[in-house]
Amino acid sequence: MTGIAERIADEYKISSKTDAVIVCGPTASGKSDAAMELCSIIGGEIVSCDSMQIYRLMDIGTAKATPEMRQKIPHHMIDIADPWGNYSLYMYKKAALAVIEDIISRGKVPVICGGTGLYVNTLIDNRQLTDLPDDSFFSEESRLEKEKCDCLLKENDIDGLHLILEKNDPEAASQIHKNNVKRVYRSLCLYFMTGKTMAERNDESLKSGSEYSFLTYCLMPDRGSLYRRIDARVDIMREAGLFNEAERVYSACRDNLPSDAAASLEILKLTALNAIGYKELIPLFDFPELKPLKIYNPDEAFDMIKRDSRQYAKRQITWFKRTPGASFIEI
RNA sequence: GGGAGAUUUCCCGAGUGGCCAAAGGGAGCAGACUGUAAAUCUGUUGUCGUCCGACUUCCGUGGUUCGAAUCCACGAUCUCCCA
Repeated sequence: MTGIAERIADEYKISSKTDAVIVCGPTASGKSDAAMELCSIIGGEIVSCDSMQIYRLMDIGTAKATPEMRQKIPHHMIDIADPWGNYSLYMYKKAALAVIEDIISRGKVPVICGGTGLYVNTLIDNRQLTDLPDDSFFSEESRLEKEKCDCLLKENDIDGLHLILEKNDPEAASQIHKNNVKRVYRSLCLYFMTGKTMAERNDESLKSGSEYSFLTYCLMPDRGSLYRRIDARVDIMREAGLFNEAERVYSACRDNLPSDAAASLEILKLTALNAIGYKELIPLFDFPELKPLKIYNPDEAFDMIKRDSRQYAKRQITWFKRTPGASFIEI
């Protein structure tokens, strides 16, 4: 693993106009270690680009940097939200940009490190997401439009919902498969909230590129060794107490949600509880009706965690192949 | 020792004479992704050829039949029941 940080550091020193370095790659590829090492060489600070490490309490399962590591190298965009709350790409982008600006102003180098491809690309392309009446996707203003969509979601089947999108935004409908309810629904919400089609929104979002220039690297590990590393890491997480951590996270969510939501399957819709390493364990704590998932004991659950992690890594690799301006480091 | 049942493509599992390269699911592989993304979704998955197609498969061997994963015989392995 050593050598990667040095190589990136060398290239960073040569390129005079780099504002920030991006190190991305699939889970368990060793990007965090490489990024930390890079930080200590070039005087950087880590800006996490991970949709799950933002949540507090979820330390082991998201492979967060330990307090000791964070003391050595400052880490940002970690532990900034509660697992029972809402978070969005918009919030991430806004906060991350502020952090990046701050790091640069202090004469340090932001080292953006993470596996959430959507977040990485949003930073690289400087996607503009500000065309909603309010900062937040969860604002009062957009809530009404969202409720409208929720009704549509309830009243229509898959085909019906897609048909509604087709009427309002035919281009979006042609690009989103009707089975992908989540994205059909979201596209519809955004159309109602912004009054703009997906094409219009996308054009606007890419109007101006980022004001920063990035040096971007993707770690691309050999598939076989990646999968072995994932399996080994899940075993380590288990040893470190992931089971108990997941139980703590789950009960914290239950305690902090309105009682009706906490007692129903609604709670399982929380983004944080859909993180790998947690969602597989929840059926062991609650919701016997989830037993058809065939998770009856911890051994089975941890096997699922390994499998889900492998599949996730594969999806990440597919995404990262198209990272704008990236150099690929085969390891 | 006697009796009943099982054996299907990587795994689970449907299939009981032609419409079967064999449903469905899982795993694998490939892909998509522009406001909750560790999510969600798509394609593909015996071999060969570009599709039509050709070829080799359903424990093994032999048989019945125009035709068998499906029927028969023997053998192998496994499960259960009576000794």
